[in-house]
Amino acid sequence: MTDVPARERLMDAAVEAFAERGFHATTTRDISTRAGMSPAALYVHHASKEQLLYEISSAGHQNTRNMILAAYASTADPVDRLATIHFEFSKWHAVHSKRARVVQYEISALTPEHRKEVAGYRRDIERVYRDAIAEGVEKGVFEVDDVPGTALALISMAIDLVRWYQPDGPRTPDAVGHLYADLALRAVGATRS
Amino acid sequence: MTDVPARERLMDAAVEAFAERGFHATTTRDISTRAGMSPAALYVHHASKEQLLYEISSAGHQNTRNMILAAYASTADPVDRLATIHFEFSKWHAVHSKRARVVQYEISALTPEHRKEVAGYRRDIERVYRDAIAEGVEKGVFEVDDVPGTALALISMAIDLVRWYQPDGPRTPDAVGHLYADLALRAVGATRS
DNA sequence: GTCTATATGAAGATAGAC
DNA sequence: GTCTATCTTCATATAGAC
Repeated sequence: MTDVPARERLMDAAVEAFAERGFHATTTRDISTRAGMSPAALYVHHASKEQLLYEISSAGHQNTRNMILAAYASTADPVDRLATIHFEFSKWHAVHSKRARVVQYEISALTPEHRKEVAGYRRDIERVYRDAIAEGVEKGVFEVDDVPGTALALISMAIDLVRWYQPDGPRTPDAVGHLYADLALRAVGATRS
Repeated sequence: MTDVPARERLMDAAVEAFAERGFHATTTRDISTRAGMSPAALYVHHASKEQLLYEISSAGHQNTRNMILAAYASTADPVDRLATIHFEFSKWHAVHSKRARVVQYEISALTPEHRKEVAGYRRDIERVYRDAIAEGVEKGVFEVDDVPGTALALISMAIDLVRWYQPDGPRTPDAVGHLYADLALRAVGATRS
């Protein structure tokens, strides 16, 4: 039935545990037990607890960065572009709310080198938002005073989903994505076409 | 010079430490050392590390709840009301970004009883936002499809400030408050008066 | 690659002197 | 109310058998 390799089972177990209790409150015993293994088995597949976090964090950051870069490239219309970016980014945080919680909230537990790497991905994401908004302003379809500040506010809205979104709650990830995309267009004063 | 009681010095030190490293990564030695005391001194003034967190969390939650209840009561105009609520709430998270980080992100480290208490304060805050938006819709000055969802999105925007706001960054707390209040009015489709 | 057993270190909290 | 010293527990990670 379950043919998932031990290495992945451990990563999934770590996501669950880190999301529920946080990195520092999670024990390696908890992770290995959730994966159905002894405490020692973890170290056959992952060098350390931090390494496990890094793998989760790095993959998640690359995922989201690539996703919104693709959203950016998918259209040249500023309204469609911002809506698509924010729809995808918000929806991802709803669909993967547990994983995203680890990705977004456990950065300080990474080693300085690993933290530096993910900081780069985060800068990319912020730049995509800023560019998408700035272009709409330039083309006269958005009206925004503080472009970087508005970009951060939109990113905040999506990221903070991981703090409260419940898969069994009243909103589907799609519904959240559409609501948030609409809020983004309102936030930039988009002229409807 | 410094006439701050030991009890408060420890609370301030705990805020700093919890904000920088998180509750679980913070040691009681770290807290007492920051307050200029021995590890044992902490327990003269606070029953446990969790109790210290609870005192910080409870006070912060009551603070913000009372603040936005006052903002709600300060005017009956829906536009002014939502703008004031969101200005105050956002500004608070910028001014007290360290303390707010502890208040917002360490809830899961509280005991179930303490967590239950602060959950009540949080419900109050969400209700104020929902009511403020719903009234604007009823009076025909706001246009919102999903009132609770929009309320959560605005709260998210403000709370997420604690993840990135830097006191020495380009924006003053007042500037953030004004920007966010403006974004809130746009988000609800407010008709300018 | 999995296990049992354990080395090693550090954390929360307390004892008891001053 | 502060200190030094320490108890006790538990965590990460490793050793070595199978």
